[in-house]
Amino acid sequence: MTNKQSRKTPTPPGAKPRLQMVDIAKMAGVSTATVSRALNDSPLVTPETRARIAELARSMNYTINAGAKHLRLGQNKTVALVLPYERDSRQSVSDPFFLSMFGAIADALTERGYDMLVSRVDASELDCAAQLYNAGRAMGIILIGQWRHHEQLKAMAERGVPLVVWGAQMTDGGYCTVGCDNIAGGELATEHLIACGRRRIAFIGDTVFPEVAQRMEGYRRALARHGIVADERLSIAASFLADGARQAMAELKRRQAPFDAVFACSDLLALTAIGALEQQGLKVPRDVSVVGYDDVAMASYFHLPLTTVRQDIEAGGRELVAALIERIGHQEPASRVVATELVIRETSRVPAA
Amino acid sequence: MTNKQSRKTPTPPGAKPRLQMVDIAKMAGVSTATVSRALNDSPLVTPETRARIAELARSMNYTINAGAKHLRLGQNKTVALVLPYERDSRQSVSDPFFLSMFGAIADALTERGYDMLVSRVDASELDCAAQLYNAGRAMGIILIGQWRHHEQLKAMAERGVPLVVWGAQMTDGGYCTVGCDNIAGGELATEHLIACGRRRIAFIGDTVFPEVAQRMEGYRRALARHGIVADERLSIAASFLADGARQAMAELKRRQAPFDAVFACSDLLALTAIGALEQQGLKVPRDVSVVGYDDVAMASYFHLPLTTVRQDIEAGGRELVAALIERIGHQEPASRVVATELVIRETSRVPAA
DNA sequence: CTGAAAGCGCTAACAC
DNA sequence: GTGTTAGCGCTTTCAG
Repeated sequence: MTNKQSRKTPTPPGAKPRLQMVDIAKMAGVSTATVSRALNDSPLVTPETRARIAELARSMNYTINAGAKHLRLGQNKTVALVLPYERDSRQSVSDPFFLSMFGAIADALTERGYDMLVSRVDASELDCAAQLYNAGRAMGIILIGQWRHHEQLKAMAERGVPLVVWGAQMTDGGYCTVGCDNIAGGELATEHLIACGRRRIAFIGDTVFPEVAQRMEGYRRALARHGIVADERLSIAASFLADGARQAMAELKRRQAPFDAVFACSDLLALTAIGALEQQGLKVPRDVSVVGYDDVAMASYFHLPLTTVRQDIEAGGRELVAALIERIGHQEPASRVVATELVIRETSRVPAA
Repeated sequence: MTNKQSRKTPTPPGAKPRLQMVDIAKMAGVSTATVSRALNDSPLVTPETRARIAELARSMNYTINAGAKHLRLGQNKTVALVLPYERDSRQSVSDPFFLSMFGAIADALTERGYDMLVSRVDASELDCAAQLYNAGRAMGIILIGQWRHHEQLKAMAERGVPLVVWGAQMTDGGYCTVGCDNIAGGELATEHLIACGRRRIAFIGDTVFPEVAQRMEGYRRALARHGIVADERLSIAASFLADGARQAMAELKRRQAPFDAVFACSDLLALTAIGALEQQGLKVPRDVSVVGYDDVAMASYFHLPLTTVRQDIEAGGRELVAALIERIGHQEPASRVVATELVIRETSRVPAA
């Protein structure tokens, strides 16, 4: 019996064969060309046919096969979002900041009709990210965080991979970045702490990350502007991991360098630093003022609302997507800077005189 | 001049034409068939040819075009991860729990060689998720949270869409779920609170979500077991949004029903509830014991480490992926339950007598 | 062991 | 307006 089931791919038992355009065409009594045109809103088909076919397709739960369409069109509307992680600790994503950024990018992409393919790649093998492009899986790549791999990213971009990176704008360019003005952010936080009457301000963050290095630069400039000499002992390289702050606070205590404020390079760091401080019997903000970075949702809900440097993540997501789409259209998008603003809450309240 | 640039698609200016298999074939002086075989580790090519072609491909940054391959093979190794959101508040993702689950799924998928396509869809139009399957973009769908849309999910699964859902196992089945035993979780939390000497335990969480309804069921059972009558005024429907807990605490105060403990259906809720409680002048855990749900990373770093019901998210991600892959292979995977355990920290410390 | 050729599901000339 | 047809880049029989 030559029933209609005679597809080439031997339909596995118990699996409904997937509907194709020919099927719809047959049912509608037209050719596939017409179905294609109708489903793509071509003005070449009569409105009635279009409506009839659209209705038929919907009722049959038929959707044009995206893969075939893309192959034919030579372009697919998907972009890859790459989240690098450090090999030893998969934690890169544990920071709520990532999640917000992720959501912002997802929304911006959806809005423009793009699909989002998400990959986590080992930060030491960032080149793998390029394969997503080479294999035609994605038209371009958004990468969150440049980590310590500036050179690799530069090389990728030079090879022609459409790439946009969330991170610090590097002086030697090479690829398009979107990020906050980290120097300004560092200055903002430090100036505020100084205005609170603090002089011995600890800096927590790992400067191998360009963003952090720039925030520290801002911190230095602000101190210098007020004639305060930066005490090297007050700078602690803490990883972004949650435990980083705890260790940093312990280290700070060990160094016996007195301090009256902490500028942490992420809210997560700041929040856990406060916990550690309180365990040491120090009172925030009475004994120590604390400023964080990011303004994650949790920051304001904390029992002691956190003073922090807010990054406009929504805008960041939008700009990343906009820049990448420009790049896909073979333009050379300029790097962009999104707004940074200081949000003053409780953790830096000036001690009652 | 008929140079080799003569591709059909008019290469836009400034864009390097993408390498194809023919290009590699020409360079290697073989046919595309051989290149294909070499790159797919077919035993039909001599090891030397294979090595030579593999090396050539790598040096040219060539990767087999995934779309074409999938079209030809009639199967693509990608699964869609769908994150529903409520229309009014895009916040669904602001809960760190999502992020952890997301990471766990990403890792499990990567490990098995699958790509992950992520989509946020309006929770009221969950059917859109099926299109990802119908359009052949993904071989199956993982959905996080069934929200209030059990029926729609059931219908989708019945239409043959390979679907696995993180959520509560429903008695009427219909689709495969992976989730914790929420009733047991609710019991665990409540029993612990009772063991702490608490009798008037408030429940915070919106029972339109099946998971929450089941946790409440566990809460009720535990109370009943100890002969405690549940005071209806102590149950507050709070949304998962961060502000939900704040409102819930205000409502609780308004109802003037005395309480000595709070069981919140997420850590985010618990953390913000504690903040609200402290603002009302109540001391945790002295006046009120608090238990959360999820054991998100932040929970233990909070200034008052949170007692909470831990869900094994890593295992959850692995199971979701395993179940979906079974389903893609045309089996009927059974719903699974992952481990739930109570983590006792500070917020429920028994008051010093 | 390797090459030639057919075709995966779709779109866009080009005919009618 | 609609149908016919030739590929998009790949894999895989089938010949050699």
